[in-house]
Amino acid sequence: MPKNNTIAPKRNDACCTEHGDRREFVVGAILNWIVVGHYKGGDRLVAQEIAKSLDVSITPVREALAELTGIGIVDFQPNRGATVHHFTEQEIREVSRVRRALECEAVRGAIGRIPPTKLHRLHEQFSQLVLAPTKGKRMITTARDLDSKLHDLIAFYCGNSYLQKELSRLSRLFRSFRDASWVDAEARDDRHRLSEEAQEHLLITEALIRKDRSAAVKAMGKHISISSRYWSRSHPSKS
Amino acid sequence: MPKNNTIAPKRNDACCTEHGDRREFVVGAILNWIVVGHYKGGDRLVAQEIAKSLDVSITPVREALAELTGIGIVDFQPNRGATVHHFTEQEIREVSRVRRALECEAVRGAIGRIPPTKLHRLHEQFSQLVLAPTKGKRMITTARDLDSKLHDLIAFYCGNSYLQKELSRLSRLFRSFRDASWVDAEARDDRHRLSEEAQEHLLITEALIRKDRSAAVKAMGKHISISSRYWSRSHPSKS
DNA sequence: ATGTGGCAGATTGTATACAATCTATTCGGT
DNA sequence: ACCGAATAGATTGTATACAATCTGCCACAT
Repeated sequence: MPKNNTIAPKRNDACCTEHGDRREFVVGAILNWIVVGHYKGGDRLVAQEIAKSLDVSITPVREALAELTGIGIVDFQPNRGATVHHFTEQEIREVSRVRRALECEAVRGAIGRIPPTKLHRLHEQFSQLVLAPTKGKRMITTARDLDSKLHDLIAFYCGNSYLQKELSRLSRLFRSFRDASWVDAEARDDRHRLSEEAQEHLLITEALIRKDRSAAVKAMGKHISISSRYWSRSHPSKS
Repeated sequence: MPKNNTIAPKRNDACCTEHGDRREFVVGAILNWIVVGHYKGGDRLVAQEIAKSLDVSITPVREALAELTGIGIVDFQPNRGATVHHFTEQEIREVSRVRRALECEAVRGAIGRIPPTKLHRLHEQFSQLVLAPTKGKRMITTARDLDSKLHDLIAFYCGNSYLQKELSRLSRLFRSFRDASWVDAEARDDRHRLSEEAQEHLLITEALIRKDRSAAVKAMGKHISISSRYWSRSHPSKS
């Protein structure tokens, strides 16, 4: 439970929190804290604390917590308040299976819909990543951004806006797993996974370029299964 | 926008709305209204109205609306309040594809996990439904209950509690589509779909009994695709 | 006739006050 | 010393008051 919150985006900072935007603002702030690791699975989300830290009253904070409960990231127990949902290893594997089913469906729909130029640009970037075994910190950032970019691209062009919305909702979870996993990889100075993953992304991109549906779906399925293994491995099994 | 709400479950009725259970209670009530057709896609959800109708203050109502926004059933526009999300025909097809991906994954996991006795009991009931072309009203109710029972059974034994949770969340949507479709079928006195669907359910159940994974997945996929077509057909394209 | 401005009522969004509930610590009895 | 009741402080949940915003309507000028 963090006390002094230096990274807290006080409302006044971004002068854009007008009447009617408070709840959304708080939702974004809390999500950001979770992704950044400021709040971890199982941590209590004390309304008063958050309110003060964001310079908002309790009401919009409670509404934000309710919305996050609907999304599934926060657990709300009557009279006990809200906690960040704590994902067990088992649950990460389970979420990953759901994700696999959805991402494969998205790839299936995206074949032939993504502008070739975008695919070629990504292809080049992944190729560079496979070859260049450069320095760590910067590397991981670009790898993470490229990962997001590919998956977002597929979701955007999957031809199913509901699926896109679902994936964007779930990606909030995936990405927090992913980022945690990479923090772990960085600590162990493990750059193997980095190029391995770039390779997987390359396979997917190539299949998309060839418009080879079954190959693309297969590559995506494999990519997610492998990621899942890494994620659950580097996840703290106990808060 | 309904005014006099005879089916409204006033808080006092079920004396169980103690301190701390209000929001949940309101969520349930609103969902029920939506499923029953009391509120339809696009309808405004006026907080004051709901509060008075449920004998609760506005605060928990707003929190409930926020939670439903997280689930994706309600749209919340700043300073414009909440509306029931209006699903277009296109969107129903899209949701159905997502559902197909998830239900197939569930069936894949459920093979060999469901107690045979339960499967046999269901099998018998579906068989009866295929044969007996009896009177309408009662018929549709049992058909609907059996449908829910089969899908719930598969979700429960799919071996992935996260997937189960997701399906339960989405089933709130599916079932409102389904019920609307059957109201429509009843109006047109169309009992063809009824036995057709029982037939589809039978195929799934038999594959589950045989533990024939690929057949079960295939049958489930087909069942959902066909349902989707009926649902989107009988959906009012314009509120 | 048409469009513009502004007013009134309705509705939403936020802050705050207070009641219900939980949690941890103390105190007394054994 | 140990166990359980009592209690104080913290936290949650609900109601309500009020401010910000929206909507529809009417007057008025063009």
